[in-house]
Amino acid sequence: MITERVQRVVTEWAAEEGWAETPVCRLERPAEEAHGDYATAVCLQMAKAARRPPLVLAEELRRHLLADPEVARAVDKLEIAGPGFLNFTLSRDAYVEAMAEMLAAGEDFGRGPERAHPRVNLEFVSVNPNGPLHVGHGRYAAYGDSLQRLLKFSGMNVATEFYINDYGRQMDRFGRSVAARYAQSFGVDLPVPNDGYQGEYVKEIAAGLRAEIGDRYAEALERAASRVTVAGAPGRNAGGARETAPEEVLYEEEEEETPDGLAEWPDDPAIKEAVDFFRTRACRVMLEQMKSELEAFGVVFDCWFSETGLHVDGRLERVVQRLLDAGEAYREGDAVWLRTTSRGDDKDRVLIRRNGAPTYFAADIAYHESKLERGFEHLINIWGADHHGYVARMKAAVEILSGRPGSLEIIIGQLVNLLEKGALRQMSTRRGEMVTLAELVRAIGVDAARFFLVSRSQDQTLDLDLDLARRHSQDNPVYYVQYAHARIASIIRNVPEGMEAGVPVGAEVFATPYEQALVKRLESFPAVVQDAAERRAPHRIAGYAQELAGDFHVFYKHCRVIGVGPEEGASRLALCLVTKRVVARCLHLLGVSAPESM
RNA sequence: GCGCCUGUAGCUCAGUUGGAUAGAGCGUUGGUCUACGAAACCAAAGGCCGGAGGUUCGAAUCCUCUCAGGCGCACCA
Repeated sequence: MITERVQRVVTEWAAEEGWAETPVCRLERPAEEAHGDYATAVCLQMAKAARRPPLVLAEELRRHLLADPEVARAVDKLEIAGPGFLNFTLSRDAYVEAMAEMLAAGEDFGRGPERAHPRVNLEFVSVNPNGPLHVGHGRYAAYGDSLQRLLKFSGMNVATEFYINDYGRQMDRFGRSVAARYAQSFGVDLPVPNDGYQGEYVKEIAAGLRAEIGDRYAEALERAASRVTVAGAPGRNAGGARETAPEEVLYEEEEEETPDGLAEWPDDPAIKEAVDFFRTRACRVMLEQMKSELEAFGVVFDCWFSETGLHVDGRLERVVQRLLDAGEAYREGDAVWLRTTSRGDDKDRVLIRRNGAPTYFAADIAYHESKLERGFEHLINIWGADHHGYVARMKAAVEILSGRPGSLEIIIGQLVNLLEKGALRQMSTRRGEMVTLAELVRAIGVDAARFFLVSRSQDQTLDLDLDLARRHSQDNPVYYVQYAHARIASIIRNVPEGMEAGVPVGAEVFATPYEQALVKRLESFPAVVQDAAERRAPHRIAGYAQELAGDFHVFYKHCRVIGVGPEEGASRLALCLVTKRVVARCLHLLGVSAPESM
């Protein structure tokens, strides 16, 4: 196509002139119609290095371009404008050729060349399985999944992964919360811990487990209840299963005295067993729920990786030993530290605490070691903005493990704020304050939800007002795009026998600006894909899809496909076919359906 | 205090490896269905791109300062 051809001419010219650097010649769509179909500022950009005025360069480049037979054929006018722009006006041949190419490319139009290496691992969502997914998680699910689809379509070799944070204090709190609700269902006065999980779903899980095991742990927990020290803390209601006011829960307190949060429950083997049971089983329940919710949301992971496994199978110990042996880690003050400062971190980080317990960081290192051992050469993690303080140490750690800088890429996504009657509120699983992903999907559907969540740059914090979203769901731009697809499908259904798509050369082919605009938009699709993939920016696909749909709707308004001359009809049908494919592709990349009718 | 992200139309947001007169959707006002789907199209109104300096042919985009909001700066996860 013309863009590549122009670049080749510029490259040859640069070689001829003996310039050290080959200028990159980008053809842009000028805002102003009078500036032609494409424009480039390359002469302005290289004027300084070439030490010649831009207008002189433009004159020369123009001559070189017109001397190239392919460019000459594709261009009707090639004008020098302003301080040194080159403006291209395409010939009819250029449209015909571009269209023929796109039509021939079929379903694969826009797909990048397949690359087996590097093997890429993309990790996202990765939450504690101790509560339902809320829309914040949904945002990362939508973003991560679309990114995965986009990277694959651009040619990369990608596998996706969900790291299950099923180990540690949060999970113990969760287990005790479920145990407490279970006990309460027997009338036992065992309160949900101060720092436990208050959401309604905890009761439901407890009820589910009770249905399965009956009163197996009721007695042990009753014993626990009788020995729990109450100390006037909030959240302890006599009379069992009553809701605790979330805002009274003070989870900042007592962090010092009871660092593992478990001390307020007596140390009794039977109680411990009960808590273990509830933790493990509740975790499994949540995990299954997440899996099916994500699947319903169109998000499927290649691998679910359990943190607990790292502790159980000894990998964690091994990697710490390995780091010690390599001299990357050291002991100091009864703790084991990783020398992350050697790779740009602010300070060294603890792997094994003074009390012998490994940090979350150590487990994460073991996890990333596993990724590397499984043959992934490039690791991408998507994290929420609340974890960005963790980036430097993790990058340092992976660099130490792999011996290669840059092998871990971390994408920070901004958070989702919950908006209620104009008031802002941070979501919290522990307090049970959230809009769940399932609620959002129920309110506006998967297509609108995914489009909404992925249309914004991941760098942008997102305010979500569920009422507003529900009220405006009919205005969701996703329908604008889908409508274009359905409209084309309808045209195709009406195509009479014997009429076929094709790109004949003739005076009436691509004669209107509406057709030309559509061809140009379609032609840019491969570049949009590559650009969006490189920038990890699936929202650009959403933007492109809306522009493309817009071009199509305008075209539709002005140009009939059926019932016109044979050449006009064939070329317009071709335009419809390719547009339909590209719209469908965009929607698919966003995890949104492309309906034949709606 | 230090670091990261963000400030663009009334609202929600695109556009940021420097390009010509800054865009879209929603909302507002007014128009368009006797041929393929009006979930559409057309037109109007709406902006000191947070502010101030700087870099240069040219800045929403790059640099410095500044104001405002969000998020971080653990032997928590």
